[in-house]
Parts: sequence; C-alpha cells; structure tokens
Amino acid sequence: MDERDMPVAPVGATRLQGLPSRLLSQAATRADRIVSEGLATRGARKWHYAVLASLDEHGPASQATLSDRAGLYRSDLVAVLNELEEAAQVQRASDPDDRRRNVITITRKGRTQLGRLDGLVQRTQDEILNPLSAAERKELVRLLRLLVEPPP
Amino acid sequence: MDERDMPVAPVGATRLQGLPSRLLSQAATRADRIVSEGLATRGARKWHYAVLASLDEHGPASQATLSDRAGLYRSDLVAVLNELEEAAQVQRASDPDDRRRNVITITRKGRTQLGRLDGLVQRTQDEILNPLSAAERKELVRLLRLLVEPPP
DNA sequence: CGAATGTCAGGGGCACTGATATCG
DNA sequence: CCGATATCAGTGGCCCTGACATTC
Repeated sequence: MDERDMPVAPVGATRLQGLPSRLLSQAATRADRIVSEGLATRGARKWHYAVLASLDEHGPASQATLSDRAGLYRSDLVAVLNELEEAAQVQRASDPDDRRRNVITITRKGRTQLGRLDGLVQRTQDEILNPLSAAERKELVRLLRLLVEPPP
Repeated sequence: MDERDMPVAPVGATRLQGLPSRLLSQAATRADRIVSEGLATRGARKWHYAVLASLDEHGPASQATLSDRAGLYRSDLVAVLNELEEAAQVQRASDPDDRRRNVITITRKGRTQLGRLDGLVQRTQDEILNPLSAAERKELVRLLRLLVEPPP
C-alpha cells in the first residue's frame, strides 16, 4: 500500500459500509438491475410489468386509480400506457360515464405477455435473494414492509 | 368504491405488494429522500458525504481509489470533487510521484462540514429505521449485507 | 507498446413538480 | 366555482458507457 493511502483513522470505523440507507440503496440498485435485464429480454420495463399485473389483479381502472395501485406518478403513467397500448397489451377507452377518465383494460395480448413476465420476474427474485435462506427471505420481506408501510 | 373499480380477481393475490425487488426499491427511495432532504439543509448530497467520510477514514487518495472506496463512478466523481473543491472542503493536487494522478485531501473546512453531516445522517437513519426495534435493525443490516456482498 | 488516470459527452430510467385544458 | 382527470414540459440526481489525451 502506498504511504499516501495509509489510513489516518481506525480502519474498522467505516461509517459508510454499515449505513442502512446506503445498504438499502445498493441492494435496491442491484435488484433493479437484475429485474430490468430480465424484463428487457421481453421488451418490458418494471412499470410495464407493474401496470399489467395491477390490471390483471384488480380489473380495469382509470389512470388515476391505476397510478395509485401501481405506485407511479400519473404523469409517468401516460408514457407507459402509450407503450403498452402500442403493443396492444392494454386498451385505452374514454369512459362514457365520466368523460374526464379513460378506462384501461388489459387485452389478451397483455395477459399473454404478463404470463411470460410472471415466471421471469419470479426467477429474478430468486437470483436476488440467492444468498438468503427461506426464513431469511421471509424476514427480510417482513422488515421491508415495516419500513415501507409503517403500521397504524 | 365505484363499480368500475371493483376487483375482478381475488384481492389477496397481489403479486406486487410482496415482491422483494419492489420493496427494496420503495424502501431505498424513501430512505434516499430522507437522507437527501437532510443533507440538502447543509448544501450537500449523498456523494459529498460519502467522499468526505471516505477521505476522513482512509486518508488522502487518488480519484481512482476514492472512486472505488466511495462506490461511485470515476466520471461522476469529477463533478462531486469540483463542488467540494469549490467549497474548500477538499484539496486537489497533482501527484508529483505520478503525474497522471491527483491527490485528494480533506481540508479543515471539510472536516468541519463532515462533523455536521455525521450527526445529521445519524438522525436520518433513526428516522428511516423508526418502525423497527433495535434487534430488527441489526438483522436488517445483516441481511442487506448478505445481498450486497455475497460471502465467498 | 499496453495499462492506468482524469475528464467530458451523452443516454436512459426514474422521482418529482408544475402548468394546462377538459369535464363533473 | 371547486375539484378531479389526463396530458405535457421540464428538472435533478443517479447509473452507466464510451471516447480521449496524458502519463506510467
């Protein structure tokens, strides 16, 4: 080691390495990369998957409710829906009962795509959680849930 | 609830809500926002803190080693150092022993700023981990470490 | 020569903030 | 009038890649 690089402070004292916010960030970045690479092989990104899954599970919805359910901004949802519509995976129809709204519906093609993505995403989760045992995986999910949705 | 928004599929079946990669992403985003807001009150961003802390703990270093230690790209480090140098928190001097390199050194002002940031960051971590007990916090850090640095 | 270093230019995806026109 | 809805425009920070000149 070069003399200029000799530690001036105790080596074990590294604040950064154990900083929860940093660990979260690094883990999330790694996870996101794995998921994104997987989805990219099917021409999708994570919001495409989230929107399709949300539509499949909860049925047709307006863009506002879809935005709430999937967890992305209404403004960002527009572009995602444009792409999904272009791929004929969703249908965008103006709501006759409330002409401010669009009714978004998943199509047959959308369900087919979702089927492909589901298995794919499941495998990416396995890859991400690979270093953890089954019990540790459950515990991690539990803890993350607490961080994300603080219980009332 | 509007009839158009009634669930068509079983409600508990939500794939998204329990997806580890999504939970990681949401938790990291929330954590990052809290940390960033805190640092912003001192005119800093997270990479400023990481670089200052790294310099303080391991001593002066070239940009390449600093990039490795702090965990950001060399190309992105340049701008961060420009800003830290402008604030007189680090010194950038060309290395006489190897004229390709710069030697980055933390200054007195840099240490002062780091002192302020340290307490601040510590409080943000507490806020982030607020829903967890002490034991749960330790466990979360342990699990995240496993995800980030898979043991050999 | 090959390899490392600092720098710049640029893209991509995402979080987030407005403004605006339309409609209930 | 007030509020919600869809849309557009734009910003900022971050991840990441590629190129380049200089120096070892």
